[in-house]
Amino acid sequence: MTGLPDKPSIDGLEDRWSQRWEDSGIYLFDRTKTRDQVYSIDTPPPTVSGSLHVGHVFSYTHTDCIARFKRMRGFEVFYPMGWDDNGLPTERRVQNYFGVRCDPSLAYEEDFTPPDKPDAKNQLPISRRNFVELCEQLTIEDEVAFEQLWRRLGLSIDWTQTYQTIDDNARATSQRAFLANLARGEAYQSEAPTLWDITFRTAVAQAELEDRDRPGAYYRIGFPRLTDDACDQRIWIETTRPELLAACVALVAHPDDERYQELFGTKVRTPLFNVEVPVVAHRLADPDKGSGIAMICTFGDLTDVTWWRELSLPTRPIIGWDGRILRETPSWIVDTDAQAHYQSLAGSTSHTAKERIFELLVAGGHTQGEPRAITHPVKFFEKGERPLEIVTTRQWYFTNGGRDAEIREQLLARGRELTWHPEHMQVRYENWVEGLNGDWLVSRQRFFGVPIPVWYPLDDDQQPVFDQPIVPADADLPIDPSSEAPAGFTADQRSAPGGFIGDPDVMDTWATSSLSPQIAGGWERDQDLWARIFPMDLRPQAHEIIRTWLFSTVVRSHLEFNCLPWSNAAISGWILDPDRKKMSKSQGNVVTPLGLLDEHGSDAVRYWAASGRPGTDTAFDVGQMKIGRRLAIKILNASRFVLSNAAVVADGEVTEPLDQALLAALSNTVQKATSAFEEYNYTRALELTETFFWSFTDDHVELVKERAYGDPNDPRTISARATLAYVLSAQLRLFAPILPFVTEEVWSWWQPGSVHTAAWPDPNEWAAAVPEDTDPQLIDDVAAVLSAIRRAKSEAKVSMKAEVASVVITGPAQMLSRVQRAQADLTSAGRVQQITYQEGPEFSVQAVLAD
RNA sequence: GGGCCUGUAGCUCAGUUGGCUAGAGCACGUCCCUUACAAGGACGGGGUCGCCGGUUCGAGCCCGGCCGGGCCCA
Repeated sequence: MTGLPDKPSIDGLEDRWSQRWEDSGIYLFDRTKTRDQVYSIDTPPPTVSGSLHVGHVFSYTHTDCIARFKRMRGFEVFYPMGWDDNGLPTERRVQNYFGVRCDPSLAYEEDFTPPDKPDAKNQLPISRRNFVELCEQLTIEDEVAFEQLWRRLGLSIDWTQTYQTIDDNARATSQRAFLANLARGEAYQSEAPTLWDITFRTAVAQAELEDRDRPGAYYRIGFPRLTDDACDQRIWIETTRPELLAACVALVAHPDDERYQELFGTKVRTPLFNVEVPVVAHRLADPDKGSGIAMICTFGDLTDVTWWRELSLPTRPIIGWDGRILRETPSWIVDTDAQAHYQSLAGSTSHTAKERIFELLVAGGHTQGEPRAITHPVKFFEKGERPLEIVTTRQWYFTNGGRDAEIREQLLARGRELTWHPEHMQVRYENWVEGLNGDWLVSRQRFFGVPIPVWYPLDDDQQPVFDQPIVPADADLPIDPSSEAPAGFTADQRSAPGGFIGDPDVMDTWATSSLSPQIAGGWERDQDLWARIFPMDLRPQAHEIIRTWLFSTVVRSHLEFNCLPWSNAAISGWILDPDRKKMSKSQGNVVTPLGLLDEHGSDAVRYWAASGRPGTDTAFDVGQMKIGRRLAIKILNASRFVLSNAAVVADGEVTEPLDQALLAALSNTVQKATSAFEEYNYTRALELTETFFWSFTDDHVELVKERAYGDPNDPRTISARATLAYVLSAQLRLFAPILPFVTEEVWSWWQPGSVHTAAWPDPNEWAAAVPEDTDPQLIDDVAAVLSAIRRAKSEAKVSMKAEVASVVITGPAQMLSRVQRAQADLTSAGRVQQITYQEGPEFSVQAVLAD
C-alpha cells in the first residue's frame, strides 16, 4: 500500500504502470503450465510498412480485454505480438527510401551500403538478400514505434514472444511447412492460365482479387459463316475486348438458345485474321448478354478459361507479361493481309490495340454502328491500378479445396467446428469456401518474401527440369535458393549445363502469415512450447480478411495437423467515421492513435473501444472517450473516499440490510458480467459493471456516508466499511480488463500485487456476509425514494443539503418493509426529519421541505 | 443478381427464451459551490422502436413483403 494521494489524477498512469508491468514481468508466459492451464492467442501481426490507426487501437483493445479477463480467471495467457513486414508494401517503401531495386540474378554483397543520395529514377540493382536486409533494417524502426504505442495502450503482451513474418524463424517455418506440403503432394507446380498484374508483373491469387466498376463498351463484330459463302450471312457477336480478336478460338452460345441452334457444330471465320473457329454450346453463355453469342479468346476473362478447359479449345495467347500485344505474329495467322493486321497491333497496349482494331473493323465493314458504352465489373489486383490479364505461366499451388470436393467438405466442416464471435461471421467463411474456383496460387514474382525453397537441376541444354525439384535439408532452413547452392552442387554450377538454378519466386504473404500459430508457437523449433499452446484458443481479426488470413490458416493447420488452429475466432468490426463510411486513410492519419491516447488517456480510449461490440462496426466517437475519462476519474475519486474511511478492514461483519442487499446485487452483477465475458462480450460486461458502479456512487455511497464516518467501533460503521471494501475490491477487478491503468493505480493504494493477476471476482466471494434471504431489490427501492426526495428539492430549487420536514412513502407492503429496513440511512442521506409509510398499490413519495 | 448484417430519443448505442408505463450516456433545460469528485452533482423534457401486413392474450423482439444504410460474393 502506497497510501492515498490528496489529489488523485489519471494523467501519467500509463508511463508509470507500463514500466512497472515490464519490470515485474507479470505478462510473461510461464512455461511450466500445461495446455489445459493455458489460454493462447494468435495475435494478428500488423503491417509495419504503414502506420497504426484508430482501427488497430480499437480491435487490439478487444483482444487485450479478453486476455486480461482470462488471466484473472486463472489461465496462463500466451499472448505474443508479431509484425507483418513481409510483402509488397515494404518493398515499395525500401525502393523509394534507399533508391535501390531488387535483381534476384545478382550475387550477395557482404558489406553493402545503400547509396548516400537515393535516386528514385535510377535505382541501384542489388541482390535479393541485400534487398531483404534493407527491408529488415527499415521495418525495425516501425516496429519500435508500434511496440511503444501498444505498451502505452496497455496491451498485456509478452514482449519476449515477438516475431516478424520475415525473420529467420518465420522464413524457416514457412519453408518447412511448404516442404511438408510438397512431400505430401499438397504443394504442386502447374503451367496454367493465371491472373496476372501487369504493373507488378506477378501472379495474383483469387483471394487478392477485387471487382471494380469500369466504363467499357460493347463492340459489334460480324463473323462470316463458312457454309454460306454465297450470301453475306454473318454471325454478330458483341464483345468488350475486341483487341483479343486475334486470340479468338471459338464462338459460344447457350445450348438452349433458340437463335443459335443450327449454328452449333458449324464453323465461322474471324474477320481481319481469317482464322476458322467453331461455334460451340456451353451453359455459361448468357443469352441476355450482348447478342447472346460471344467469342472465346485466350484469355479475356475467367469464363474464357473455363470454356477453354471444359471444351478442350486450343490456346492462342497474344498478350505478354507486360500486358502488351506480343510482337511476333502468331503461327495460326497465315493470311498475308491478316499478318499485316496483326503487325499493326503488335507491341501496343490493350487500350491502343482496342482503338486500332476498331478502325480496322470499320474499314473492313466488320462492325455495325458505334460501340455501345456500358459500365461493367473488371477484375483488379487489390493493390493494383490496372486491370488484370490472364497469362499462362508455371506457378506453385497449394490444395485448398478449390479443385477437390472432398477437401472442400473437410474445410467447410472446420468452419462449423470453429466457434465464431459473432456467430453470423461463419457465413462469410462458408460463402468463400463454396465459391473457390481453383487451388491457392502461392508463388509470386516478387522479392521481399519467403523464397520458395527449391532448386531445379539443369539438363545438358541448360533447361530446368521442373518436375524434379531439389529440396534443402531441414537443418539448413531458412534458405535462399537464389544465393545458395543445393547440397551436392557448387555455386559456380548455377545456370551451367548439368548444374542448377534456384526457383526465382517468393511465396504469397498469406502463405507465411497463415502459419502465425506455428511461427509464434515454436512448431518444430521449440516443441516444448508448441505442446503447451497448440491448438490455440483464440484468433482475433477483422472480417474483411476471413477469406484470406482466417481461411488460409485453417487450410494450413488442417493439412499439417488435421485440426483447427484455434477453437474461437473473434471478429472485430470497423471504425466508421461520423458519416458512417469506413474510416478513410486521410481521416485516420489526422487522428493519430498516440494523439488520442495523449489527449484522453489510455483507459478512456480503451473504454471507447470496449463499447464497440464484437463484430459490430462502430463510429469514431470522441464523446465516448470523454465518458471513459470521466469514469476513470470517478473510479479514482470514489476509491479515495472509500479508502479514506479506513475501509480496508474487509473482514468486519456486514449487519445492515442495505449493505447486505448491495452485496447481493453485486453478486448478480459479477455473475452476469462473468457470463458476458465468457461469451466474449466485453461490451456487455463493461456495461453491467458500469451501471452497478454508477448506482453505487450515486446512491449507496450517499446513503452510507454518514454511517461510514461514524464511530469505528459501532457495528453499523463496521458494516458500512466492510461492505465498501468488498464492493471496491470487486469493482476494481471487474473494471481491470477494460481500464487497466486506473484500476491498477487504486489497487496499489491498498492491496499487494497487481490487480491484473488477482482472481476475477466470484459471485460467492462475500456469500458468508450475506444472509440467504437477502433481496437485492431493497437497493432499488431505497434509491427510488432517495431520488424522489432529491426531485422535491430540485423542484423547490433548494440545495440537496436542505432539511426535509416529512416524507410520506406510499407503496405495496413488501416494498415499504424493505425501505423501512434502511430507514436510518435514508433519513441521514436525505436529511429527513420524519418518515411515514402508507400502504397503497402505486409507489409515490411526498416530501415536505422544512422552512 | 445471390448472401449476411443493420434501421430504437437530436447523436452514439443497450434492450436476454416475446411479458407491466421501451432504457443508458452524450447533447439540451432547470437547479445545487455538498468535507470522494465543479473538468462535479441532482432533477427534468424528449421516442408511432424504418414502413405495411401476419402469428399471439400480448410484438422493439417471431414470420412475410417493401424502403433505406453497410459489407461480402458474383
